[in-house]
Amino acid sequence: MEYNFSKLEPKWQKYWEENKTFKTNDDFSKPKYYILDMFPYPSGAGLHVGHPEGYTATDILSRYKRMKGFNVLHPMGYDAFGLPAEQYAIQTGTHPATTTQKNCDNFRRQIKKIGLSYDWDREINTTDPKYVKWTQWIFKQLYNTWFDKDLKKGRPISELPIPEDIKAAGKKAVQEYIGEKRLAYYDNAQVWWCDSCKTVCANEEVLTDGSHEKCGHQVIRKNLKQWLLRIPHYAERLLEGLDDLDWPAGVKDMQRNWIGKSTGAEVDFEIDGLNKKLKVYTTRPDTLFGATYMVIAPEHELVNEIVTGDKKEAVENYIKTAALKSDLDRTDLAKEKTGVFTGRYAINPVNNKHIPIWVADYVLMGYGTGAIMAVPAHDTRDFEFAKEFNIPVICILDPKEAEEREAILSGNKCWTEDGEYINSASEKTGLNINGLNKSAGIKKTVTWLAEKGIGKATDNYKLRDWLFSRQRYWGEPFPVIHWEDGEVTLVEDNNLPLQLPELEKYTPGESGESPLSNAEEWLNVTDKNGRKGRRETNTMPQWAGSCWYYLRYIDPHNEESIFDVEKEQYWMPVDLYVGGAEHAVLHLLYSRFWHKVLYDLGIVSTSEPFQKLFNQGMILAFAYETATGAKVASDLVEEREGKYYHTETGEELRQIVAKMSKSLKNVVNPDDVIDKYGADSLRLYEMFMGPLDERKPWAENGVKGVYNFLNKAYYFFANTNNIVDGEEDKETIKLLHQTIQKVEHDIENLKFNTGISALMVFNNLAKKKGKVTRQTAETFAKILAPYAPHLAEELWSIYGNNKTLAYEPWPEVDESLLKENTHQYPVSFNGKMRFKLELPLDMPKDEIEKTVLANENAQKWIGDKTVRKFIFVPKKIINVVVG
RNA sequence: GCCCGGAUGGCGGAAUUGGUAGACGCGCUGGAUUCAAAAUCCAGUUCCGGCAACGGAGUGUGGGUUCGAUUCCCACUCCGGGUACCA
Repeated sequence: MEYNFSKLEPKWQKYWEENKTFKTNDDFSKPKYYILDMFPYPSGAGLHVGHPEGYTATDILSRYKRMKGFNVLHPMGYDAFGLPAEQYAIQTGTHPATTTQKNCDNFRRQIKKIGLSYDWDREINTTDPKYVKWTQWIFKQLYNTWFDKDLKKGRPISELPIPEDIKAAGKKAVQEYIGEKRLAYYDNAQVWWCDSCKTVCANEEVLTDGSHEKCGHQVIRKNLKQWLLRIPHYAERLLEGLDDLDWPAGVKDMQRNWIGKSTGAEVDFEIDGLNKKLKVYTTRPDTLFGATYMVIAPEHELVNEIVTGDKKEAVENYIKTAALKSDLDRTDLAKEKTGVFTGRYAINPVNNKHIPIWVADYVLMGYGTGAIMAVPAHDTRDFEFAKEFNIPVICILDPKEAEEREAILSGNKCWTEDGEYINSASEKTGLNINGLNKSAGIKKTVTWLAEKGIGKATDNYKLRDWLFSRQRYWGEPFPVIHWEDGEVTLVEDNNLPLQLPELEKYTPGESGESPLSNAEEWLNVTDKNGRKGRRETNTMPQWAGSCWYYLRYIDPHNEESIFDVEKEQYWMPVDLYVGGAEHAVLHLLYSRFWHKVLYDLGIVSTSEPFQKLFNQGMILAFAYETATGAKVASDLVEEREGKYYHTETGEELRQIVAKMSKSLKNVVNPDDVIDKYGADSLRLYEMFMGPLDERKPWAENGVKGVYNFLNKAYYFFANTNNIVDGEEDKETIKLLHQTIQKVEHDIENLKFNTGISALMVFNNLAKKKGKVTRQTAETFAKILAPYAPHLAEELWSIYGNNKTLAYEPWPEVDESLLKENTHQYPVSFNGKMRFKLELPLDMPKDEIEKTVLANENAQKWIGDKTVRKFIFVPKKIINVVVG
């Protein structure tokens, strides 16, 4: 009776498929549970061992919830637009759809081999025209929505009030006005361009080192006409919404940081000799008295007016140089501060002092107002700049006990912490905040500014408009036509989806033309009046399809609408969403934004899409490096007595943990693992490796470990000679119920590693006992089922059941069996455990004390010392303090 | 720099609200089985000393609170992730 997984597993996979065991019905009478995986990009390389990690976790929970009586929605699909298929098309001429189809088929085959309980009738694919139709439809909703700042919500563009003066200016002005309000708009934008991918990319896709997230090449700035989405309108809503979500704190933090809210004030400065005001944004209006100069960004619109005659040349040169610099150079912190004086002065409103206006590239046009007031005494950047250019430094916060107080007070050192205000009063203007603390100082100054009409409290966000178009072929076409008279119209709903044209060549243009501009026939359109137009040639980014896929699973075949209203109300929100942390600010922020727009429009019923989020940790691999840190491919490493050596040079190597990579030859393919050990072993090992949310290295010996467990479990539980009738042994039934409880608790908390350990412990005991009752065996099969479903189904059928155990009720824990009458107490002396003593749980404390102190073992530890204290914690510990 | 996370045997990792550190698995050691090996089974396995009983040390480092700290507090080191002239 051998554990023949290679026969047993396909048998049950076939059974599940033929019986549609995991087909989800929209039975609204049952409690629902929507459990979602981040769907994969079907790459040509096939599944990586990282995929089954999250997928197994959600599968265990799905199977468990079904047994608990829930109606479970657990679907799978493919995020199939993307560059690799297109690049392959450029090289070989194969249509990306063909490559994509092939890869999806391979992914499906691999996923099915793991025995995951998806409802395959709900499979979706973002490249499917039936899906694209609704992605384009959502784009149209975004285009036709404006954000009402008073109501703090998106509203249909038809409800946008048009000011009278705009109306009076004519149709074109009205169209322009509306265009400025739409959540999706087409305009010139300073964008990130990847010269390797020949496409633009979003801020979120540019890594810290200025490289493109997809390919690693440095991105550059370009000015191109692009589609953008006004996600900053939703900044506050996206921020507030985080509070009620059951998400990892780290991901919430990352989103908060990315949104980057800061609270401060806008202040208008008069410009000496110019009838204009210079508006700055500051988080510290209370430090106005310390403002000794101002800085405007080189791109600031007032630069040319501010600069005085004799400084014109110097300023122009500086602006030119700044424009040539790459953004990476400009934002390099190590760089020395540069800047030029404009020759003009602003008037500090709190004390009427004239302060010089400088142009410097450390002030960015994209944040705040592109102009700052500089307070060198209390801002390190301003201090650096002031020292470089000999600008006065006025200390306005007394550092009190600080070591270098004198240096700070005299303006020779920067002080960025709090203190009491000094030098912060002016008889001319009547403002005095001396002696106040920070919050009072801010409050008083802002009130004063507001009363004078020269400033007001404002919030600022780092979040920028989302660049939403790409110069690629393999993406959703925008349902947009640009007409020769300048009008822009959208493709009618009944003409959606707007499908991609067939192309001979997929190569993008050198300077940012999409490959679609080659599709003459598709491109040019004429309306019924003979007016000519061109279709939009950009396509949507890959994020578009993944922004809303969780909604389509609810009703994937609906051709009439995006989904059925009742079904959406039943299934949403997603109860648990599992995936990698790399999407913390990309997909997860974009999705939330779209969802909130759809919510405002009354299309979805929840304000947030994903109630609970869980990030699985990355699966790494052991790798080897020489003493100098050079990496060595795994096939050149041999192990001798626990040490590692280079097979060619004989050099001793160090074992490290690193990402799996082709070059290190340590990539693990799930297919190989399944062939060798079976799907249940793969599932079990990935869950047994360690906590789901931590990164951990793959070790094949670990797979052998769980394989041994399954082998032993099969050997014992599949042997009907070991399964008897009658009453269960006391120790066995007690452990069984402890195990049910532990496994249940651990599944609910996604702590699968310890749940598996509990199953192993029970298996070890059963084997030792040699016999269990049929009821025990069936219970064991049930609690094993979420983890190792193939083996569990096999055992279940061996016990004579002729239908799947997928919907068998989860075993109830019999609390009475878990009750203890005695407890084995560890007895400690001065905190050090010395011996154990079994005592009744109902024994009163004083009697326990007597019993313990009278104990022979205890006497040895007390000796001639005095018992100072006796600590007794019921069901925990006894500690005797002697001395 | 700032924000988050982590550090426990030879290895992956366990340890409800502070209460027996090292569950479970791997590896290793010894034994059984075998002509032999693999597989399997049994026993042992934190380190140091000891045949053992047992004793001492021990959860990155240094300090603190406590009868008692892997767990709480303070200061640091190292590793991972995010982010950065954001005013």
